[in-house]
Amino acid sequence: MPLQKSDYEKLSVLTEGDSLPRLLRGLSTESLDYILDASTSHSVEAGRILVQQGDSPEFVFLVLSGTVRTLRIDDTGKEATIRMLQPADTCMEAVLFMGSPSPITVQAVTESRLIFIPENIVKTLAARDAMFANNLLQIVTYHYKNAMYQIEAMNIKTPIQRVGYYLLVKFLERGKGNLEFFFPFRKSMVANYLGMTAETFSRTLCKMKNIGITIGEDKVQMKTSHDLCLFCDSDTESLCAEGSKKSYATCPRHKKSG
Amino acid sequence: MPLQKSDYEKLSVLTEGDSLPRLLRGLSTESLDYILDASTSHSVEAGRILVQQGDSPEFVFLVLSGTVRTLRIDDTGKEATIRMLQPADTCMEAVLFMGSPSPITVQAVTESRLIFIPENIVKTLAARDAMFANNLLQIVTYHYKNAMYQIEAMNIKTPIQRVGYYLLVKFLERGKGNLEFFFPFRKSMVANYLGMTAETFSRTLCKMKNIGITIGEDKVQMKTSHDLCLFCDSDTESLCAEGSKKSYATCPRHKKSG
DNA sequence: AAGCTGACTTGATTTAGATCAAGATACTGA
DNA sequence: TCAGTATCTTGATCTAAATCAAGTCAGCTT
Repeated sequence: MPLQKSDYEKLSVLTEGDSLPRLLRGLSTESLDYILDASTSHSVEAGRILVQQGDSPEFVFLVLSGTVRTLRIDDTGKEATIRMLQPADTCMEAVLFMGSPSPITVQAVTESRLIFIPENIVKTLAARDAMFANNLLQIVTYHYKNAMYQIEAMNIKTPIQRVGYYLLVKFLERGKGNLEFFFPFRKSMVANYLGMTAETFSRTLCKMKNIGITIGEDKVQMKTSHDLCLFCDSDTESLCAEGSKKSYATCPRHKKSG
Repeated sequence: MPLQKSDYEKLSVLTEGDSLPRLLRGLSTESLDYILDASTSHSVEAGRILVQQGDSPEFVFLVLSGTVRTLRIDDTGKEATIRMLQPADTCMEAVLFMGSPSPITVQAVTESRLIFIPENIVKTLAARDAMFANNLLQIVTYHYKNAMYQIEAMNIKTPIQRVGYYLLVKFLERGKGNLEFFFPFRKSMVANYLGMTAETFSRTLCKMKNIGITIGEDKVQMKTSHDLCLFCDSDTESLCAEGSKKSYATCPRHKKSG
């Protein structure tokens, strides 16, 4: 069905009035209307497959509520989670421009509400609206960057480093200062995303607890804001510095070099 | 130094007169001139680092000859190869649009000749030339797709599957029918790209030999064109079909389902 | 409230692949 | 020509993480 008033409200709420999801940011009113008028919103139940590997892509999905993941499944049924989406995230933009059947499956993990943006609308607008094309480029490069991190992590990082780095990024995303933050995904899903079994993930969390970081049912608690600095690398450093100069200066990692 | 006549010749030769590298394909003469006039070409020695992780990106690189790789290095010096480039490949397009310091290092593996396209030229043209922006999107999504395969491979594939799949893709790229094809990279580099040690890679090649595929110093030989079908999956299937209907039909993998 | 179910934890065992170590091979340059 | 170096191969060992197997716990259903 067409977008409801409540969908529009969610759209602005989930970005905290700050700005629209990156896909729609900075667009002219015409472009925005062009997209939203052609889009529909849907509620889907937990576990529902939205795109099957091998399908030709028909929509870009924008998550309004719930969690969704993208994954790859091999012939034997083993799964590799590529991304885990939260509200305001989009997926399938990249796939549209790959010019081939979708290499990924999209699955709602929990009951979710989504906006479906038709494929041809996206392509048409990308061809004539530079701002939109730029948004797409930014999103895809962002995904690509994360994919590179994931590759590195699985290649050369130990489980505890992977988990630590993952938490660090989540921590920085939420804004520092909160010693407690929300952990939005099922553990077994995060484990798969990080390329390890649920068992190994569980054991790794025990080790994290020894460092002072407790991961409960759905939130992460740490003793000091530097508990995760252990897992910082030269890339994440710049994120750290962005957040607040002060915190950066007192971070044990940077102190020595300063 | 500015592009030499020989560089232009290489440009057309390496694409076999077929077309330009994807980055430059379909561009108007003005756009093409705009890029090439602002670009310079350079010869670099083996091992030379072109971009250091953490640098801000200054150029897009187009490989004219030699091989180049992109990689990530962690604090302990361990390396994870992200891509291996051959002539006509480009890199750093995605990084330009990430809006952050380069997450990757770029290194010439062998002595190479490259075209350096300045960052601002790329960004300026992307903002005003839809065709160029589209080329960029296609390239980045292509890389992203490969990154997803790489993630899947490291997550759920065994070494022999990874090697087999890698060879299969190379085989299909070269066009089928050639039971012998060129193997353009150092083995230890491919091993790293596939997320395994050189030793494991070497042992895996022994196993491949038992299946009938011999990997020599710099070329791969197989007994029949279906030796690699063993490693085909639902994605690669479509590549297989593209190549030639006939070969697709006789492929043991498709026969049964047909 | 009892019984199920699914997600997670914890422990014991196995194993694949990394690491360590020693050769083989081939290219380089004096 | 021959030492010297780099790449690759092969074998022996070790270890980290997967697998297998119980067991715990919370949330639902009836």
